[in-house]
Amino acid sequence: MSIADFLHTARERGYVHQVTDEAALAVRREPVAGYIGFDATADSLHVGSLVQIMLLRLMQRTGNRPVVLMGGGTTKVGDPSFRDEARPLLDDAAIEANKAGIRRVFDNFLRFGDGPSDAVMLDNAAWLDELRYIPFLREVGRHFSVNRMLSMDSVRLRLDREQNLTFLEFNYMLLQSYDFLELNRRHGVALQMGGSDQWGNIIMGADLVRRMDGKEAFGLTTPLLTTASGAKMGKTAAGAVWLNAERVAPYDYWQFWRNTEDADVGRFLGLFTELPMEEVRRLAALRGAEVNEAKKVLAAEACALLHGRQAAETAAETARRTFEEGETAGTLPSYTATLPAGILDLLAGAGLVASKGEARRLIRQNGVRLNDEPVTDEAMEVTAGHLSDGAAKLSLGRKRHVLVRAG
RNA sequence: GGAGGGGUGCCCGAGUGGCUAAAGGGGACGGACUGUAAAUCCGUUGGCUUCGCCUACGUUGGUUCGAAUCCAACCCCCUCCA
Repeated sequence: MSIADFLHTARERGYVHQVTDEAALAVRREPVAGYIGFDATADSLHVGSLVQIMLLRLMQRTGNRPVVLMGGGTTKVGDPSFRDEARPLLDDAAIEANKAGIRRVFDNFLRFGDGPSDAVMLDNAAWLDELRYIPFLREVGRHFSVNRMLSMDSVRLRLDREQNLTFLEFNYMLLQSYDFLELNRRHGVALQMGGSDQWGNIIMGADLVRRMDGKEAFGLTTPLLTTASGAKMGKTAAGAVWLNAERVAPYDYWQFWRNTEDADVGRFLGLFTELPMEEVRRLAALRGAEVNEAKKVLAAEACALLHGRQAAETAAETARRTFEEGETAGTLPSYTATLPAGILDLLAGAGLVASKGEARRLIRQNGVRLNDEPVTDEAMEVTAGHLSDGAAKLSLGRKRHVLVRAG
């Protein structure tokens, strides 16, 4: 097990977009510590970060050391890369709460500890908060060419579109590069990974380590993930697909993967499961309705990684009974309401719609069913008489179901 | 600090006194067709106590029977000048 195994597998499974000097990295015999930075802008991560998370997991599985760098310090600045507007700045308490939530996500994927391939979580606030401006400019700033920074895609895009870029944000590049330097000095981190939009920041960091300390430092980026139809990964009707069960129930997470487009199944199996590649290739070769088998495997494996095998199996069984048997599975997500209640209130309360106006519209469009019977009356009252086995199935569209229970 | 341009719904973007809850596109959602897929077609897309009322075109005031549209002040963005 070595970094060469990591690189080989990462490439084979589709994680690699670009690498710096792969040959020089691959010859290392000892475990390599590699890091990925995550913003602390929310209290959880969503599917958009999953490629990064899986990559760190692969580091660990191949005997290397994954380092999760929380951007506690940089979150106070805001990464402007490929964004139109400055992000809101968060205060320290909010950042701490976010870090704790993100840590819980990582606990599902990585083993943390002190061993050679145990993961560690660090916060760049540890060195950024105490940074002194003049020494920083003299020691670090001199290695950065403004000419070069202005020519980088992330900056040029913003300038070309005539969108304001503050000096605070412009500094993000320097700070991210400096992170790499500090991580290399403090923890021997020799590799930085990230999404392809981070390439510029990553190579600048690797350059900085080389220039200031004469050490080798490497970068690797993952391809930008969009669905085959070009949409951004991880957005659904209900919003972002979060990786904590409170925000997105295991059943809904399973459904998210189950609804993958045909053209994406093979790629996603490589990236989001740990099935042997020969199995991935076999599943990816399925055609027509058989692709659904591959999608179920994808859903099962991806769900099990995050929520555990048991939850994944329950979700699969719930889905099977709901979609294949057409029955009402008691394990569907449920919503407790005081009956009798108006149908509009139930739809809104269960989170199926954002407003009662939307609920009315959907009823007019034949999109709402109660116990599989289309609802045609906006003023309908749902009573205890609608319950069987203590629950009534409220459906929106063909796919979204919630069990309504009296409480 | 000066001159000019601009801030419209989830996003882009039209609109320059009433016909505007605001064209068009994107996205999203519902329906049809399917395989819980894609593509395609049809429909919807501010809120509510929904045949009506309320809130909305950077903010606050004003003109007017009536304003996203006119006026004033302020805030923010862009370009050029200092």
